[in-house]
Amino acid sequence: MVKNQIPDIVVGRLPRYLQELLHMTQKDQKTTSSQELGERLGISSAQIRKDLSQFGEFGKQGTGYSISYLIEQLQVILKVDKVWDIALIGAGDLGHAIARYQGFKNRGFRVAMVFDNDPAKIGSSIGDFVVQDTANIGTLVEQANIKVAMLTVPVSAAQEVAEALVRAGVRAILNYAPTPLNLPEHVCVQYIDPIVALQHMTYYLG
Amino acid sequence: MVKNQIPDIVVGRLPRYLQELLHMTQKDQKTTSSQELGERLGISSAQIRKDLSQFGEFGKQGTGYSISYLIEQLQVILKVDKVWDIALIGAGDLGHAIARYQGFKNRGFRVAMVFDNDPAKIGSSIGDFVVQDTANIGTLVEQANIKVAMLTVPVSAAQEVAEALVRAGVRAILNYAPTPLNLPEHVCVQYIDPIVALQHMTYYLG
DNA sequence: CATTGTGAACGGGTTCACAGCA
DNA sequence: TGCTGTGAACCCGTTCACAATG
Repeated sequence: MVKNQIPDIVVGRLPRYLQELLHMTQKDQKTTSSQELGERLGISSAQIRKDLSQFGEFGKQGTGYSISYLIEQLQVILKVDKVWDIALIGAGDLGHAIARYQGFKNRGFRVAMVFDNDPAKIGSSIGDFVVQDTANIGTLVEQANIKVAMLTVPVSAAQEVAEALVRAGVRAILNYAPTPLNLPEHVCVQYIDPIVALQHMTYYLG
Repeated sequence: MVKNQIPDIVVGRLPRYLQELLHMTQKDQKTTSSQELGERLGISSAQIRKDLSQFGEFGKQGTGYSISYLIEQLQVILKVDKVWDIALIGAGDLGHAIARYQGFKNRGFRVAMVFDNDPAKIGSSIGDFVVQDTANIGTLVEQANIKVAMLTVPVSAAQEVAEALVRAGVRAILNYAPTPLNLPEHVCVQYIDPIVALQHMTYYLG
């Protein structure tokens, strides 16, 4: 996750802007302002204007932003103006849920392959997928030119699987296993751990 | 999510420290240093020392930190030295996966109730739970004195359900629905949206 | 007249560097 | 000697406030 010019924290807010803008179009709204968008997201209008100004001038004084235009621009910036194939590793309960989730496609992603190392699961079907053997990640992921992966394996397998994915050319990993991954600089990693989020909140509870 | 003294961003790191310390005990490690912990988490040692010093003096010069003692202290700080009951709303694929997840208990949480508004699901069993009618959140959550909830409902239902939870006394909500929630100041909200995390990463992909 | 884009001011989180101590 | 705890320095993200403009 190398930073060049733009702060990583700014990049991290763009997907939320994009998401809320999509909600607006679904309600046939055509334009919005930094103030309106900010109120919905709990972010100051100045911050939104500043963030967007890092990438160009997308608004008009007096009238605000064209929602459809801003969506297009954000999709280009975030490189989701195309659909990324995802390799999903781990066909447990969570893997099942993700494999069957219908919300990826119109936001720039598509689960393309599902892997597991359990012989009982390999060859079985999940949604539209046949579960592949984790041992074949190297060849299959590389051949399919997949650059993005999601990890829903046990902690004990996470590091090893992640390394195999990187060797196969994966450059971005979303890790659901509650453990940090040690990977080369050039690989992006994000973590999703509901318990970390819950513990963050319980701190504030009387 | 009101801040008093300690920066929210510091609080957000503590669960990660706790998680990694638990990994260390599982490998029978007894002590660690800010440097070792930092290397594992990709955080500077100075930051870890500074963060911990906000809450007290837990280490010893020359030897570092007693892992078991630091775990105890962090559990108290984060209020996970007890087990919180959680209400889970939404018995879809993701709700199923969460209801059956075995990783909550030894980190301070326990799913206690599962709700859905689909008549076909109400009364059915998920793991050890009988799915309750969302309409009864008010009474059941209040009676059980539940303060923490997880939302795995469609976007269209999220705001309404969240408000019902707050009326029933819930003070912390982990929202998996890809939409922001508008709730009173005193309620903590955290969001988990894999697509936001994925789009954050694709920005950096060539 | 409403709203953007932005330089400047501000604030606060991170890093530094070292005294202090086991 | 090794490592913590911490004031001070630094850095960087946020907010402010206003000129510019459709």
